[in-house]
Amino acid sequence: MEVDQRTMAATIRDVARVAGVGLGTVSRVLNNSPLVSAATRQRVLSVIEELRYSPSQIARNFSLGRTRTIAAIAPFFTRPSVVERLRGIEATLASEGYHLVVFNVETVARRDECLREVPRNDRADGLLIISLVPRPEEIRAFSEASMPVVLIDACAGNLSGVSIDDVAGGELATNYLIELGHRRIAFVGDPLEDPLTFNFTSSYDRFAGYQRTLAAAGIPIRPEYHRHGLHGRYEARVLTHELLKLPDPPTAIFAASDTQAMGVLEAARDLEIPVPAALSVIGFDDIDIAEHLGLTTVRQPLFESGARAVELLFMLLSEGVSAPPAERLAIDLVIRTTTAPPAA
Amino acid sequence: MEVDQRTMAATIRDVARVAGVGLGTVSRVLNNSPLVSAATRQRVLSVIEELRYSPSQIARNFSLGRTRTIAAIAPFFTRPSVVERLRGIEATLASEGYHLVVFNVETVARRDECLREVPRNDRADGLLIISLVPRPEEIRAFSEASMPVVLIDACAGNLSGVSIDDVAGGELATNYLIELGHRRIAFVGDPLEDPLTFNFTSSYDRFAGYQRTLAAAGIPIRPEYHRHGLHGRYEARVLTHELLKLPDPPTAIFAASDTQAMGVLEAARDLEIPVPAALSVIGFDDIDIAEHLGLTTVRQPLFESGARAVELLFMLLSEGVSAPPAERLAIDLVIRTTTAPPAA
DNA sequence: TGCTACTATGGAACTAGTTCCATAACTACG
DNA sequence: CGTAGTTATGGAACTAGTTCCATAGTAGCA
Repeated sequence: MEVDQRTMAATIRDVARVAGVGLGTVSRVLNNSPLVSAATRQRVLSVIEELRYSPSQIARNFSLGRTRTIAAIAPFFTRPSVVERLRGIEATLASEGYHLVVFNVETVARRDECLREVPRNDRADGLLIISLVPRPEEIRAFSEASMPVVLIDACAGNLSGVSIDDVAGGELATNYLIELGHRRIAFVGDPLEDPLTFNFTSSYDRFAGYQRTLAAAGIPIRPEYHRHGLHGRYEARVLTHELLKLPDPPTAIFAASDTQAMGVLEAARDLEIPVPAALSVIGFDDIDIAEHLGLTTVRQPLFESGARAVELLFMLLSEGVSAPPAERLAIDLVIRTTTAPPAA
Repeated sequence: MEVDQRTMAATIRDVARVAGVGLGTVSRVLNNSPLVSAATRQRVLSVIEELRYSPSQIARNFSLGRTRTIAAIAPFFTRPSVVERLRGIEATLASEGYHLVVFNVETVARRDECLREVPRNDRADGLLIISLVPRPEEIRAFSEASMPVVLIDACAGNLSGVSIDDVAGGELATNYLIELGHRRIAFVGDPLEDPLTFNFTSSYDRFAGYQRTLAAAGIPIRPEYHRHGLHGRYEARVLTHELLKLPDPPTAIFAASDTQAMGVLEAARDLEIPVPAALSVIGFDDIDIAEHLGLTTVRQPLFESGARAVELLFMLLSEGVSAPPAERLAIDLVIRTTTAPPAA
């Protein structure tokens, strides 16, 4: 019986048998070991061709205990900023022959499920977490499962991570508005209690930067100028309506993200308030459409954050390379056409 | 030696030994087989707890020959329409406990590489291909590797797929402009030779619908009104500049996608041509920001296309269910504020 | 009481690779 | 010409699950 069943894919043993060599020799050929003579190598290669043999990746993963796959947990996959980070991740992983498994988180329950299940599944060699802050017990579980983790747009414990200084970003935006001459500056951002549920922190930190800058400039804090709602264009639009109908409405609004800034612009349009003549608007992130909209914003390197996080993860994966500490990427102000000095 | 080394994770054999049962019994407990007595099940479960045992997914995949993972190949991951489809895919896969591996294609070389390598890697149980048309030899390779495939936004051979009627979409958009009274209607879309390289077809088909509708209305085809360039805002902007500087410029422009429609709007803004007073603009897809922009467009169900494709793939994966044929989802016209009758 | 049928259990064989040890064959050198 | 060293090779053992066959135990029933 030297004929294979043709319904089954050939295995390394079939190749060895047909080529008249041992198992190990075929494995050595496949792995480019120098310990194979040229003649034997050639024979094995031609049998591989003949049998249309293709090694089972799944058996290989099992045998090696590695998957060459990285998992990424991302909230709201659809947010342009998250997509751009994922693009950076995918590009860098692909260049190293790694695969990317994506987990989209849109509810708190799913957040918890992903952070619990993904590391204990040994289906990925490493884990990237975008914009979510793991809790101490979750961090403990990562190390118990010895799952290398790198955070993006977040910091926690002594986990490796790539982020920006959101407080400084809030300061940068607010300072610019103050420099333009604004004193009535409002803020539209995510819910303050978010850190307790999803555990996002960026909007929170940007708000802190905003408040700190106002205080430093001697501008009184006006709680009625602080509006927090679910991250989204529509919610920001509603909040902005409230702001603009105040007896003493703001002359400038700092939105915690470009998406929210779009909602602010919509509200201004609804109320026929000209931007920037009667209202300045500044966003955060510099997502792709910000340019189309002419939106002034604080740019952060999104693609690079993903790419760099993968590099850090590869360091963690290579034996002997010590854990790189949390890194901060640079931010800068992009001035476009939604900001101007306040009307006299 | 009844103590484990504590550096190694417990295996099913450790659990069996400590619980004083056989291998098969532990496996049965893990798989909820009814063929285990309540007492034995309890004992095994408590040992699992005690040893903090977690089954190796990778060994499980190997043993079962299934991975509970689906691969998706998508061009330009960053395009909002693709992201929305991926979201539909992920949501539906996650609800069935499947994982999603994403391959982003931004060059022709990578397109070919992905379509060649992904099906032969047995690392996914099925494959979804977005907006790319596989070549006949690629389709043959899928069936040789017996890899179930479902296409999204594409048709090829007798592969299962979810798409829309792009020709009808082109007709819908063009007809609406004609009904408004336009006769000088231009088109901005992807390169015509695209099908030979990347093998996209939607822009091509939408263009065909546009031409057919003009012909049916007795409006002469004017080749100088047809502009094709790489998919992107900037390219569409440049092409539109050319159109608007023609001696006899169009009064309406049909863009093959919302992204390109944004470029058209930018060009009109550059040249201070009011929209829709002096120029009507219609897009395609109805991506998220189309609403913010007030863009009139042809809506296609993006999220649903991903979700439905996963359902078709699950049919292919379940033995005995015959391959569902290519499906067409409904499209409709969304009228907003970038279209109006032409100026008298 | 003996036969049948069914439940519960143990464990060998299997999945398809890699790794490593034993060994054969050949070369180099005293 | 024998011996040490190197190269090439074969194949058992290993990775951690699932599957299935054999078998022990037990209940039901004539």
